[in-house]
Parts: sequence; structure tokens; C-alpha cells
Amino acid sequence: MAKTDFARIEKKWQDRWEKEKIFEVDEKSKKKKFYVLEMYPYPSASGLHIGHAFNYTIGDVYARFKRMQGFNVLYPMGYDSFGLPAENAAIKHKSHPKKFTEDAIKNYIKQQRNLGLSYDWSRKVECHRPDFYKWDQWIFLQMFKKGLAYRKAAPVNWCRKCNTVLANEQVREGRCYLHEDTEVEIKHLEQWFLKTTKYADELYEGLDKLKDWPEDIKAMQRNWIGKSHGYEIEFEINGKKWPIFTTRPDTLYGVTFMVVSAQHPRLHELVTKEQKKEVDAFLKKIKSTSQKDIEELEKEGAFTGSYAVNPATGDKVPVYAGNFVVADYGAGMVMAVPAHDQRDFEFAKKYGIAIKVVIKPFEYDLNAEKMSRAFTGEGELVNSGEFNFSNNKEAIEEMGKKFGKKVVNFKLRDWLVSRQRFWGTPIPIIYCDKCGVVSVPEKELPVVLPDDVKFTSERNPLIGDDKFVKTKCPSCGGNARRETDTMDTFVNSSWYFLRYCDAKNEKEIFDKKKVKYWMPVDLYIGGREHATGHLIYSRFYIKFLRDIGLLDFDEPAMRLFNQGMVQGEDGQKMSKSKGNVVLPETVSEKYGIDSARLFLLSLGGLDGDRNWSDRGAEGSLRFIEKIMSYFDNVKIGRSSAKTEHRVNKAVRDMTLDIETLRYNMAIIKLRELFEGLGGEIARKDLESFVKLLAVFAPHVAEELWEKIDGKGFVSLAEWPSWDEKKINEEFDKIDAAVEKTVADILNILKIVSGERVYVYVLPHEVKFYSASDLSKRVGKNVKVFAVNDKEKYDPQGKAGKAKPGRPSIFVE
RNA sequence: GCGGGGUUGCCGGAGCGGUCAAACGGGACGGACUCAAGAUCCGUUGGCUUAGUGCCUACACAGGUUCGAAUCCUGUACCCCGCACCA
Repeated sequence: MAKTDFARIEKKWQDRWEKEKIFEVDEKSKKKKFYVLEMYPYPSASGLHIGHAFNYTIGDVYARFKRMQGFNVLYPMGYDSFGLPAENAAIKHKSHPKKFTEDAIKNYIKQQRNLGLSYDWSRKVECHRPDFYKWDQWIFLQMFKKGLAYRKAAPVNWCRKCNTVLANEQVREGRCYLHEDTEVEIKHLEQWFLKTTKYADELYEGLDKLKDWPEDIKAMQRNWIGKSHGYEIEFEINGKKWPIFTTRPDTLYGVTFMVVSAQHPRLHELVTKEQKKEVDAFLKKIKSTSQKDIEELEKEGAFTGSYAVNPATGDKVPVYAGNFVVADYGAGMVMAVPAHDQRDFEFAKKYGIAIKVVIKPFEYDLNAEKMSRAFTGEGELVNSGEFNFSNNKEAIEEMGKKFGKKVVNFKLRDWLVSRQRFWGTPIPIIYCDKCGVVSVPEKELPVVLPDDVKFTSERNPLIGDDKFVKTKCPSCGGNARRETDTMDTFVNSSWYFLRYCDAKNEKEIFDKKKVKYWMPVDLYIGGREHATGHLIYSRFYIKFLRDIGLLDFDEPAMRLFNQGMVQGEDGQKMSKSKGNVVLPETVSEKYGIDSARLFLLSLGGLDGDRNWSDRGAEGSLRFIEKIMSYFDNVKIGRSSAKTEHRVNKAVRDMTLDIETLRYNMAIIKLRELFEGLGGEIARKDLESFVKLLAVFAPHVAEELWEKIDGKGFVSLAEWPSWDEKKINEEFDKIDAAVEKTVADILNILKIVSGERVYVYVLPHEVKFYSASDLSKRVGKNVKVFAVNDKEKYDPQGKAGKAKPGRPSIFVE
């Protein structure tokens, strides 16, 4: 289909770039640094599809652009190579996940190379390699020392398909993030956690400073961290103080019962002998309810037999165990005000608990007996002792302070990092009967995953591997055993971008000076799905590493960009089962990868979804082929003022468009510029055109650069500058005038028939009107005269009607 | 329920106070070239009207601000996406 042999051109330039190592960088440069990063991929066995190509092309264009602008650009690639699919494949084929992983990586590299991505491959990071995960373990130990890595028994999310626990961030609507059909079960296990909550407030407040992060991502993080201001109020139960968290102390006089979470660790303290049976039955019932039904779940509970003393009224109110109270939010217990909270209302109705109105709506009265739902609006306090008649909203602060204290609460939970799987970073911990939990000494790192283990679907093969498990206690030298859980793979991605700065360091996690030079990331590109996972974890890691003195900045990435999805031609998500997967190899073969890059980038804003389209790719191919044939017989000489205007304007506008990631706009301007090239062109202007093209279609641009004897690689050429003085909007007006004249002629030709067209132009405008161009455009024989031309043919005296920018026309 | 973002011509999608009946691409249609097809080139693609004009209706809907709105404000409807029994 393509006339040009793109495969040849692509290979030629990819080989040269690689041979000359032109994209490799170091910190010694005097140039200003720029760090472009794409989220590193999990190397899946199925390889890359065109959507990945789109993703990486966004970064590649930017890296090329900044490089040409004279920045020292760090643009690395690596692999998030721990994870379940490889382990599952190993189980299935009785092999080792390492083999699957490394094969997949090889394939990825080959594919990415074929996309023409300008990575510095010398900095490649693969997190399944001991030289990388050693530092995962090292960080873990630093956290352990500071008490930020800790072990606790807790209700945790368990996916039976993954055969492991999951972090909160990996549970979506009660289901496993990897298995949409699998409901997560709650188990009570002792697990390792990282104390993300230590930084909850900084993670929350820091979002305001991330000016160049998308609003929706920041909103999602705010939502996830869930900072809320409220009051802690103590209720006395059986002589002990039990604090609760509330945002509505104004309703305190309306509390008619309390609800403690069914998962509350101290629930048993509240259950009396008489009620034990009932509570146990209730707990058993909840356990068998699947997570998914929770949305529709009716509020249920059981009376514990205990009573709490309302600090405002001194009244004793019953304490229930309930299924709608979250154990680890606030205090795991709530005060219930059925008159003014819908959940409490439903619960009270079900169990026949008193409903006491304490807020009266301004317009009418409430009757507790007759209410069909809770009143949650604003009103006037009643039945509230000294606070009667005040506005409930205004009373919040005063009542909160009187009966409790102001506190801030977060939804964010500590990060559960233990995984009961093999293919992850081993947790560097040893259990000794005498000394308890002991960390592996730093000099013994890494704790390496063994190669010779047998995989079964039953359990983590490390458990049965005595060579791995049996060890000596570093503290007392006695017999001890290693932790067999590994870490969540999101641990690796929390800091991999730091390792790129000093990927081969064997002595330390990284050279502080190098990281100081490159970090933070200037542009980070990746999917929106990482909003509340990776993008929070990595922010947390940065803050921790800063606090132990390794870093001197607060946030990993200054600017974040979430690309849209590339769907199949049918508008559906690409998947093997739908048969709509588009592979970069196929595309390259048909259109050349440069056409594909150009097409994908020109389909609209980069953050929107787009459908692959063979037709569209053909359109881009046509454009590239036209460019190539233009260069076959371009006349290099002097540019007209108009050409200079066009080139300079395009350079100016495209520079801004690329800077702001509006590649689609830049490509349109490139097309317009090309359409306007004609006649002689100065070498400098022609070179500018190739440079503008080079970021989008690098192989073709290199080929053209060579053809016009450009110096070195266009990939390293200096980004064109523009001269504002050469930009003269008059030229655009003239173009518009010519267009208008064409339209006028065609309009007249619609009404009258004629073969010869005469155009009469004011003398100083004659040079803008080319008879041959006009003839071609209107498909008739056109003659152009100056109005003062004595020789002109003008039988009807039309010439006199010509105006500036508006020639007169005669057709016969 | 809370939060984020949308709604533009046949389609995708620009435009973010006048120069807009609205970029660019795709599709469709007409023409040139050709024995023919393809490729390429030119044109049309809201309606009426006209020797190159003028007018009407248009950027989800309804109002408002303004000399002037697809663009700003308010409300309504619909759509997409996150989070969600968070007290």
C-alpha cells in the first residue's frame, strides 16, 4: 500500500540511533535537565498493542521536543516485572516465573524499539532483579526502623483467585482489581503494613501545590484520603471511656443509641453474658454475607447488653453491634441520632429504638412518631438544654468544644503490603522464637528468591522451601525462619523512577547528587487508573525518603498527564476475545510507524479516548507520502516573504502547542504549513519544517534530513526559533482574499455559464493572484489583469468595480 | 449520596467574547485526469436567495450579562468517570 519502504527507513534509523547512543544522557551536562517519564509497564506475555504505542508516543514526542530545545533529557524505560500472571503461567507450565517474565521483557523491548521511542536504554530497570529489589528491602528496613513498617492482626481483603490478601486500593466495589468477577473476602490475619497514614495530612494538603496535575486525579486522591474535620466525644460505657468521632455534635441531645462495628477489636468487652448468643449469631450471619451485597444490605445489628452515658444529657442509651459501621474509620463506633441521620433512622425503626427530634425545621414542626425519614436539613435546636433555639449549624463548634475536642479524621488506611505469593520482593524479616521479629541485617540484603522451587496452585512455594525458610537468627544465632510473604508489587513502582537516575549503583540505593539533579519528574504520563494507588504510594515513598535525608523535594512529579484509551475500530476496548486488537507490527507494515504515530496523535485531545481507524491511518500515510515526494524535487533557494511568514508562524504556534501537549493542534498546523509550501524555499526554512516533523515522525524526518544534507541527526538538531518580525498577518489576509475570489468565481459560474474568466485586480495586488493557480482552482481558463492595464480585455467595464482585497470578475 | 468531566455540523474533533455557518481529519457527493479502475488534483457537504449578494435557522435546553456569546454567568435535562453504609 505504501509507496515508501518504511520498514527499511525505520530499521536504518533505529540502528543508527542505537549505535551512536544518541539518547543516552548523564548528569555532567551543562544543559538544564528535563525528566520525561511514562509509567513503566507490566511485561505481559501478550505484548504491546497500539494503545501502548499511543501512550509511549506522547512521551517520546515530548522528550524529543525538549531534547531539541536544548534540555538534557532523561527519558528511561523499565519493567514492573513482579506480579501474578507470570507466577500463574509458571504454575500452569511447571516452570519459573522468571523465564516468562524475561521472555516478555525481551519482546517488549523489541516492540518499543520498533516504535522509534527515544529511550536511554542504558538505564533500564527491571524490578524482578535482585539488584533492584534489594533496595525495596532496604527501604522496608528503614521503614521498619522508624516504625512505619509494622505487623498487625487485622481484618484484611482476601482474593481467592489471587490466593493472597490485597490492599484497600486494590479492591474495587468489593471485588479484586485483577479479577472483576471475584468478590473479596474478609479474613483476620496478621500482616505487614506500611504506615501511609503518618503522611495522610501532607498527602492531602500537598495536592494543592500540584498545579499541573489533572483536577480529577487530585479530587480522587482527596476523596480517598478523606480528610474530615469533626469532634471526638467520649461516652462512658461500663465505667470506661469510649471515644467516638462525629461531625455533628449539634445532634448530641438526640442520641438514642450507639452502634459499634461488628469488626471492632474490642467488641467483646461490650457484650454481656445475656446477649452473647444473640451477638454471636449476628456476627456469624454477617460473615456469610458477601461483600457485594453491601450496597443493598439492610442495616442490621444486635444489642450488646451494654449502655452508654450520653455526656450531654446523662441518659443511658443502648449499644448495638451493627453491620453498617466501618471498624477502622474514626473510632469504629458511632453515636446514633435517628431523627437526623438516615442510616440511624432505618436502624432505629427496625429495632424499635426511640427517635428524638433535636432540630426543628424552620418552616414546620417534626413529629418523631410520624417521620418517614430522617430530617437532615438546617433548623433550630430543640430538646437540647441550654442550646435550644440556636441554629444547629452555628451551634456545631460550640457544642463540639463543650462536649468533646476538635479532631481531624482520615479515610486513608495503612497500606497492607504482605502478599502470600512467590513472585514479589521477599520481606526481609526473620522470626526467632527467642527474639521475635528480627530484621535481616542490611549487609545480608538482598534476600533472594530461589530459582529451584516447585510451583503449585496450593500455596506460596516459599513456605515449603526449607532452604529459604530455615535460617539463623541474626540476633541470637539460634534457629529461626524467614518471612515467606512477599511485598505488593506497588512497592516497586513507588520508587522505580528514582533508580533510573542511577540505575547501576551497587553500593547504595542511588547517588543523592544524581537524584537531586534529575528529580523530580517534569512530566509523568500514565493511566488514570493509578489515581488512588500508585500515585498515592509513590508520593508517600518520596515523603518518607525525604524524611530519612535521601531527598530534598516533596513530590515525585511536577506535572501529570493521563492519556486517553485507544479502542478498537468498533469503538470497544481492545481485547483478544473481541478480535479487535491492533498490533503495532501490523500497523507498521501497512502504514509505517510514523504514519501511525501521526494518526494517533492527531485524533483530538490526548486525554480523550479514540478509536483506531485504518482509514484514518491511511490519511496520515497520504500526508507522509506527499511530504516525501515534495522533497524529491524541492527547489532550495530563497524563501518568499510569504513562505518565511508561514514557517515562522508555524514554528511559533507549534512550539506552544507541543509544550502544552496539544499535539493534535500542532499536527494540523504542520499540515497547513506543508500545504502552503511552494516555489523556492530557503534551506533554513526547509530544515525548520523537517525539525517540526521530526518529533512526530522521527524516522521519516531523519531520512529527509539526510536527503537535504542536514548536519548529524535531526533528532539532535536545534529546535527552530522564530522571528516575530517575519510573521506578517497581511499574508494570511491576502490568502483569505484569494480564497474569497475563488469562491466568488465559482459562485458566479454556478449562475452563469462561461469558459473564460477575467479577474481585475488593483495594481499593487496583482502579484498575489496567479492566473494558473486560479485556473486550476476553478477549472476554467482564468486571466488576471491589473485594473490600469491598457491592454486588458474588459468588454463590460467591470474593472472599475475592483476594490482593495476584492478584485472584480467578468465571465463569458 | 459526595466528587470530577462532558453535551458543537454525516462522524471524530478544534474553537473558549467580535474576524464563526464554525479549523483539521474521515466519510459522502460532483468534477478534472484515465480506455477504465486506483492514485492524484479541484470543488460541494444547514436552508432560501444572488453575477460574486442578502437573509433565516444553528454549537443540549431555558434564562441572564454584553453594543456583540458556541465562547462568560445562572438554572434544567441527559451522558461519562471516580469514591461510597466514612458517622
